[in-house]
Amino acid sequence: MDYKDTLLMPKTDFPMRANLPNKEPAIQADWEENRVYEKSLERRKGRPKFILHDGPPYANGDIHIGHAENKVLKDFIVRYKSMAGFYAPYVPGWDTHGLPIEQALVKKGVDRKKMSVAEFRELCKQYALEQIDRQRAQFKRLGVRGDWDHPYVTLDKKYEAAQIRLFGEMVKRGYIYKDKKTIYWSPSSESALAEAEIEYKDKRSPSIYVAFQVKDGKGVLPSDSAIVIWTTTPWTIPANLAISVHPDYEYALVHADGKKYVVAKELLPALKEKLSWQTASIEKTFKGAALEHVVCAHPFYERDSLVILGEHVTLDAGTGCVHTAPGHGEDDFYVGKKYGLDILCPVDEKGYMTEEAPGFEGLFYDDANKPVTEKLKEVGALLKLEFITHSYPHDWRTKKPVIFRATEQWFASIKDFRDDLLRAITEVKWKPAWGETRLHNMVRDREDWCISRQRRWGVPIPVFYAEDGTPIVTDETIEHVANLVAEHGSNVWFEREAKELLPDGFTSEHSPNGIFTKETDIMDVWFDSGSSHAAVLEQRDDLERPADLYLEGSDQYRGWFNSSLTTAVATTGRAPYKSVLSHGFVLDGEGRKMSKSLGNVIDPLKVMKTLGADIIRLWIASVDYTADAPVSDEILGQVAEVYRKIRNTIRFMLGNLHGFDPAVHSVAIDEMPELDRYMMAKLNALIEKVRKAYDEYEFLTIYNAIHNYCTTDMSAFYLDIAKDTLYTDFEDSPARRSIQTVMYKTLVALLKLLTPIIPHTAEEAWRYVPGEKADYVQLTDMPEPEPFDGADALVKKWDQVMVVRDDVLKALEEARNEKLIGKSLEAAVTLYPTAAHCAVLETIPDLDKLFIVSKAEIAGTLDDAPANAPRYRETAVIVGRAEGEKCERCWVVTPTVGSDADHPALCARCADIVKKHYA
RNA sequence: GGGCCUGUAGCUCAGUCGGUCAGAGCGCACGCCUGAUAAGCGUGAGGUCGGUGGUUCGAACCCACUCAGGCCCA
Repeated sequence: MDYKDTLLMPKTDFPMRANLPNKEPAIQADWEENRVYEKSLERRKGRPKFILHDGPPYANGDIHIGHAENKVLKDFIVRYKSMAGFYAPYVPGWDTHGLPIEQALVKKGVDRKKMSVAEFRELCKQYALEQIDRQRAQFKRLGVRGDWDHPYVTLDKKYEAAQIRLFGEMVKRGYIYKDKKTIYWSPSSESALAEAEIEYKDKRSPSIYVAFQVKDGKGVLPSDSAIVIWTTTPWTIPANLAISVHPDYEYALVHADGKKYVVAKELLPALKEKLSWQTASIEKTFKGAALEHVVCAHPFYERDSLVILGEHVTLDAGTGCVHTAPGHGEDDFYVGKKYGLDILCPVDEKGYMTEEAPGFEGLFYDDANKPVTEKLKEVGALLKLEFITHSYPHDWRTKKPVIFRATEQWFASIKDFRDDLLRAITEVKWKPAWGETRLHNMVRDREDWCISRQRRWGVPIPVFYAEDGTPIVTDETIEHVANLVAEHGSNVWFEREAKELLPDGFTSEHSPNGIFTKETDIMDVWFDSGSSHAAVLEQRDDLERPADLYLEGSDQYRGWFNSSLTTAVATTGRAPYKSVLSHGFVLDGEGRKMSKSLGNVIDPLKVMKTLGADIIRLWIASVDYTADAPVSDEILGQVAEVYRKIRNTIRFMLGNLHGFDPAVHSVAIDEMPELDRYMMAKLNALIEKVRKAYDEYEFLTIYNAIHNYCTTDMSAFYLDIAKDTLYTDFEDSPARRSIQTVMYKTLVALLKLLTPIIPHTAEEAWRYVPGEKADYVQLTDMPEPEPFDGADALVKKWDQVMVVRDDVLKALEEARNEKLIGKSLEAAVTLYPTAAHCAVLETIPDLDKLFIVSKAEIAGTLDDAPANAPRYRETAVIVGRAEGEKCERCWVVTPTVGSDADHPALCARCADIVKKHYA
């Protein structure tokens, strides 16, 4: 007879090759069809909630690997919490307003000027919704579980209404005010521009050096000296209010051709040449800080120009003394505000000089350069005029130069509740811990928040103006507008006249004629997403504020963590989150950022088509996500290898559970052989370790622990040893059933522990697990350790055995190298362990099976070992060829082969089994 | 320029309060097996712990500086 037919070989239909790219979509379709997300909530009804509030990605473009990292990390957590007993809803969101969408439409050829604002906004909305559909499909393809049919979207009417109410609340508390701010302004398109709408091009400009006569030298400068500035925008001289110097730079009072000038000492040689000074001797030098509050005279207006200190001053060019016009430059604006200067801006929205620039009013700003320069020459302040070509910001659409211009903006006053913000930060749990420092520093140093944008695609700032220009925002108007928006969407603001947006019969003492206008600015999109705690957490019955967790990339300390905290603290006094977790960015294999030009971009959509979502997910578990995570084809390949190892281990266990019914065949732990109990103890330790890691969001620990368990503990050790019993023993033998019990429990635990990370594979394998079980592994509970008496002692004991085993393996390898044996079953080993190990080993039956050799015996302690016996770490081991013949059935080499006349090719054990069970 | 962070074997990561080897898995090399087979097993070779200089009896772990990289500002 063919004895192979009497072996119980592994049998399973769970395929070795995963074929994830093809299989995953089907698995996902099944989840959707069977409403698995909804079921995961139903089975946790009434349990404690765990709310992970989704930070909304911007609805534009396909997802990249960073999106994948973010969403998958969230999915790990939500799936784990759900299986760990929490009611854990996940409501994904999208950020849908803002400039990039406007730009995307323009790129597609939409001409904003050919339609009404409301029409343009409608196109923006349609575009955003299309983008959501695309991204939603891509996120779902990653296996992210959540309420995809009911996401929150910032353009949603109800969301917008809640945002408007939140704004109203901040107004009510006095946190919103109007002030001037300097912004990019394009005279050619008569509009404000964002940074993204600027492109730098070369421009030819006048370059002038101007002397500002000192009026009050504060004892540092003589009254007959002058400070020299340099500028390429002479038209801003009428707006000059100050001269900035760097506090730390060295400045010099110079005698040049009979006059006294102040310039940065370092730049003097260059200036001497530039200004054609014949002589230039330094009278004295001083730090810039000494010049603070020196007063100069404006060259041609009856006005002071104050010397102030600014860190923005550089020595790259010019004189080290910077002409400062707070209405016409960003640095100028901030430093001017610091010194309480006016934000003077004598240029109108078309780019023409106003009457605030006497002598130049009515001139286009660029045409004022010449007369201003002439005027400077006339008063003797002009030291030099030439023309240079330099890089200058231009309007990306009209290609014309842009200017800085101070305009009225709405602000949220951070300083009024900064202390509350800082206190709220201390009440949040931050991971990593440095997140707290990072946000604290940011909030501490941050300026007031400019929340207005001169844009179209966004939530309107719900403010009305009376006839005399007085802004009108009251509880009544906010509530009225919010209700209109809730009903019609924020487009109503652009479709209707102010009067139609005000409550019926609204009056104001500032509008005697009953005429009102409305604000046309919209809110900064950070105000949109920063309102989600009010618009989503507070609105949905399932959710609650504060959320348990916000989890985003570390760029969001400046972004969403910040804006959410700001609006929440301003209106409720509390942070909107109990804890914040941040992840880093995805970099290439060299640790550099990904860019198309470097060609090092890993596209998750492509990876899902080649390797599968579970590989991406496993990769995310394999890196320290709190720092930047490297990814490359090589790294993904490595992860795919790990995946295969895990998958094969699962497959092997499934195969050997063929014919095993846990309800019928399970063996109680206290009835198991020691080795099996040892494995149960190790499994308990694994479960404990992994669950603790999940609780602390340390997925890398899980990855390593599970991988090591599959590789070292299972595949290379236990499963290898178990094969003999599993294959050759009779089906219902207690030893075999015990091993199967261990494998069953291990398999179930592993699959559950793996479910949050590789849900597709876990679900696929789950279908092959024998016995009664839930339809979906994700609808089960996380495994708990099953402690039993003596487990700790057992582990301690067997850890020692493992040391001896290592020695035996080394001895076998040496014998193999000497061609004494091939496979280990050809060997017989004689051991001389240390006395301590000896005592341990003598209590262990079947040492031969443990070492997978045909014979193993303890011949004495280390002291008894013959001189020629090779010594290893703890044991001397002599390896010889096993005596006897190779059993045709179990391949053990033993003298008992042939002892049964009916089965001359079998060993005694096999002959017995075959006779009894395969007759 | 500022705030925060990262830098340990080819790769991904461990290295608790500074003091026994600087470890794991993968990959690699070599070998075994062919009854987990586009599998499985074993052994082995790989590291100036980014660099420099300090503190200390002693530092991958502490300090300073520096290089490289990342996020956010300016």
